[in-house]
Amino acid sequence: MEGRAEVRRDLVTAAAELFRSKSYDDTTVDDIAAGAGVGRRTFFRYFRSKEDAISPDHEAGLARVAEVFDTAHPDEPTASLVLRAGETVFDLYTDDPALSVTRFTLTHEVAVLRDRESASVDHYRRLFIRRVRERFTDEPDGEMRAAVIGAAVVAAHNLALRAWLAAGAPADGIDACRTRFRRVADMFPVEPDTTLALVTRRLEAAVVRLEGSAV
Amino acid sequence: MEGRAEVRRDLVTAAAELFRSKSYDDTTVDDIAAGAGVGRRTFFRYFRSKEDAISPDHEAGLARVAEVFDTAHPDEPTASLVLRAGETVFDLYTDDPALSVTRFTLTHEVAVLRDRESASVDHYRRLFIRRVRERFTDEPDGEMRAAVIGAAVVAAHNLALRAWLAAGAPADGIDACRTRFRRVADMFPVEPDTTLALVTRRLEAAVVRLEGSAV
DNA sequence: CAGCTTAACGGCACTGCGTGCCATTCAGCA
DNA sequence: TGCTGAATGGCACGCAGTGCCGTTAAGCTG
Repeated sequence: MEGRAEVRRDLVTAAAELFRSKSYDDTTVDDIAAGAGVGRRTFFRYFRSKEDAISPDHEAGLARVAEVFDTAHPDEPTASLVLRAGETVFDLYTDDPALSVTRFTLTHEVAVLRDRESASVDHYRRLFIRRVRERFTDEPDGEMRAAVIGAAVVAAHNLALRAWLAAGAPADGIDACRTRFRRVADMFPVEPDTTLALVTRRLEAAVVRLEGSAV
Repeated sequence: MEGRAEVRRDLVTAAAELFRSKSYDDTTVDDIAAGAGVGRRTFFRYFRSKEDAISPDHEAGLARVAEVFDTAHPDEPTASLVLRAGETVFDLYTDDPALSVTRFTLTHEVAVLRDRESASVDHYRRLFIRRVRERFTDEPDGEMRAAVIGAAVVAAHNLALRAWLAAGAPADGIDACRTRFRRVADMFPVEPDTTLALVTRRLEAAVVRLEGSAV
C-alpha cells in the first residue's frame, strides 16, 4: 500500500498529464482519480478542488515568507528584508521545474486557473503589505508607502519568475531570475530617510534663509 | 413587460438583499431569480455566474481605462496619464455608493468573492502594465519599471478606494479619496529622469508650503 | 492468535451551479 | 390574420463538492 505522499504525487502527475493530453475543461475529477488509481472521494481528501491538483502549495510559501519577517532583525533595512522574503518564494518553483512549467502554461491558457493564480498572488501581496506596514507605523504616508512597496515587490517577483518559466525554467537561469528581481530596489526609495528626503530638507532650509535675507 | 435593464437591476437588488439577509452561501440562484420574479434560466442570461450578480461591471471599467490611454496625447507625461486613467475607475463606484458598500462588505466576508475581486483587480493591473510598457519601449529596465508602476498605481487606487468604502462611501469624501490616490506619484519616480524630477516635485511642494506659512 | 482501535479508502446519494434544448409567449409588421 | 424574431420558462443533463456509512488493513494489546 502506498503512503499519503505517494498518493498525492500520483494525483498531481495524473492531473498534469490529463490537462495536457485532453484539456482542463474536458478532464473530470473522475478521470484524475482513475488515472491515479484511487476513488473519486479520495481525490477530495487530498485537494479541496479540481484546480488545487495543479496549483503549488501556496500555504507553505506564505508560511515561509511570514517566517522571514518574523525572524528578521528589527534593524535590518526594509529594502533588504522584502528582497529576502521575496526570494524564498522562488524555492517553491525550483523544486520541480518541469511541473512549474506545466502549471505556467496552463495558467496562461485556462481562464479559471489564471484567476485562481491571481488570487494566490494577491495573498502574497497582502502579506507583504501588512508586514511592511507594521514597520512603517507613525511614518508619514506609511500606509500608502507600504501598499506601493508590497505591490512593487510582488510585481517584480512575478515578472522575473514568468520570464524564467517562459524560457523553460533552465537550471542555469534561476540566478539571473533572482538578480532581475532584485533590481526592483532600484525603482523607488524604500527607506523613509533617503538621500532624496535629506536633500529636500536642506533645500527647504536654504529657501527659508533666502527668504529671510530678502526681507 | 419590463425591459432588459429593469430585469437586470431587479436581479442585482434581489441578490444584494438576499446576500445580506441570509448569506452568500445560503443563497441559491433559484432564490435570486425568485426574488426578482423571473425564472432560474433567465438569471444566467443576464449573469454568467452567481458571483456576477453582485460584481460591478468591470468590462466597462476596463474599456474606459483603455480609452484614456488610447486618446492620450503622446507628449503627456506617463505619471499624469496613469493618474487620469486610475481616476476614471472611481466613477464605477460613485454611480451607486450604497451598492458599492454592500459589495465591499461582501468581498471582505466571503472568500470566493474576495478571490474573484482580486482576479478583477488583476485585469486592471495587467492593462496598466501593458499600456505603460508600450510607452517604455527602448528604455533601460522599461519592462520592470512598467510592472512596478502599474502595480503601484493599482495598489494606491485600492487603498484609497477601500478607505472611502469602509467609511460608508460619503459623498463629500470622494475628493479626499482622489487626492489620496494621487499621492502615489510621490512614492516613486515615474519619469525616466528620476531623481531630478522627484526633487523638483518635492521642492515645488516645499515652496508652496513656505509661501502659505509666510502669509 | 483473537480481539480491539484507528486511519484511510470507496461507494452512494444529495445539493447546487452552469448549460443545452425546446416549447411558449408576445411585440412588431406585412 | 399570419409571420418572424426576441425573450422567457421549464426540463434534463453533466459535473463539482460534501456528508454519510460500510469496508479494509495496519497496528497495538492481552
